[in-house]
Amino acid sequence: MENRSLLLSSTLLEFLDNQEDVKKIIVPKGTLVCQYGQQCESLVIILQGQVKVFRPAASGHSLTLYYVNENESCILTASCILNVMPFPAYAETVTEVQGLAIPPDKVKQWLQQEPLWQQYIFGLLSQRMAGLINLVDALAFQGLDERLAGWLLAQVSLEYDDIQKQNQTMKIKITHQLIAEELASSREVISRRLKEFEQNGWIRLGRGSIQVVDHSALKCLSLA
Amino acid sequence: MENRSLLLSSTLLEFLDNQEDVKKIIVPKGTLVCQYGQQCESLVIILQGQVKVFRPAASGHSLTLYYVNENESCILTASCILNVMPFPAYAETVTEVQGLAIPPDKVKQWLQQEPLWQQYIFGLLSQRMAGLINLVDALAFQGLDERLAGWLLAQVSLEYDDIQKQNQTMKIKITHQLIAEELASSREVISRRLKEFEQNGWIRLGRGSIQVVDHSALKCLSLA
DNA sequence: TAGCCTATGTGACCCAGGTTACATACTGCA
DNA sequence: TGCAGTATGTAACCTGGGTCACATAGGCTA
Repeated sequence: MENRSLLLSSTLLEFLDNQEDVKKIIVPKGTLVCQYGQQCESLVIILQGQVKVFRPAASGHSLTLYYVNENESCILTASCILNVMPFPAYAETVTEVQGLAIPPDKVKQWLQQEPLWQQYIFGLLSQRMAGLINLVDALAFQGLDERLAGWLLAQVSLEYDDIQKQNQTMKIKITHQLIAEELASSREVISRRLKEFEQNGWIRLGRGSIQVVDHSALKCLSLA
Repeated sequence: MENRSLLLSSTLLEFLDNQEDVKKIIVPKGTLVCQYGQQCESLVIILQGQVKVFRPAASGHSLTLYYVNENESCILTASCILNVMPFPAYAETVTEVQGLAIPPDKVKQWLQQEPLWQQYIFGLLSQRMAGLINLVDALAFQGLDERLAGWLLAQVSLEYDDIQKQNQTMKIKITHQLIAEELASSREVISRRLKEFEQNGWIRLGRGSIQVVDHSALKCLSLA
């Protein structure tokens, strides 16, 4: 979260740039990159854009497991590659994505030869692991309002990593429907909670957008 | 799950046995091995016994994340060691545990020098990852009855890995209270569900024990 | 065999959140 | 300007599961 960029040092990036097996790829927005049960053919490091990893259910609901952001790569893919196991979820590009595709044998080879690479992969693995445990915790113990508050804050901090900006607008462009899909809930329920938040003066609602007004109130709730 | 023992090959075990930095340790039953936020001092591979990794909540409820069984090691500890991040849960010995304690620098060193070791560690990591994703899925989308059925089956397959035995008794020694703690539920609710299962003829209840009678019916429910 | 402790059974109740079924809004475009 | 499509509001209702408050019922020990 805080120093994400540290994971992919410029040194490592240079190293990758000089490998001829590494290919630059561009994937359009909305592409289903990995499917459930699929074998992964390469590990992609995202240079620009965002990928959502999620798990749909028979009921039609869906739950976002995590996002893969710039300088990260999908750790499930890494697991798949290293252990030849099927991918246990779905991954879809949220925006257009530019990335580096690394073939499986290189992924393995570098793990033994390149300390920086090893550090990068393990760093990602444990970040994801911690993220998943937090998700488990949220699902098991938190109410929807807390999860929603947390989600709003996460969006804000993703788009406005600059603290200066946070004190200004902090408008998120999203529909209630999409939030519901993120949190494995339903639209009506999300609408209700958001309305509550607005009445508390914590946020301001617009059509297709949410403005976070009282950052700290949300934080307080999300930690409850 | 299926071929757990393959992960820790006898070759790797021999290798570990010959390292002088690896110490055999014995920990009594009921010891809190890792605490939330703690830094881990060594990676322990379990030779005999079982460790439970769980996450308690403010409400008093608790949720088991996974068990560390024989030949496995706590992967969170591995993450902690490799990234010097705090341990995000609690771990407690369920039985007396005999294990091999491996110092952090060796863990790292071998990752670069010993392909078997690397394979072992990555295998564990991705197994856990998949396990956590399944847990997330269960929490988000399954009802308590399904989760309970799944839990019962998991117990059975742990203790009776021999298929022959499965066709016989399959008695689990456990109290409803403990199950509730495993699943982040409460005793009364678990009792109710179990009673239902018994009335369906799927299990037989005793004081402090549960006998699985209709294995396939439970499986059917747990997959629903 | 009388307590006593632990484990289980059960009914009444409550509440978060999902579901259904609409009613409004915006917004873009013909 | 009016219509269609999308986003939101909201009320009534249902259900799973948690909580409370007990009643029993095994099993162990004095």
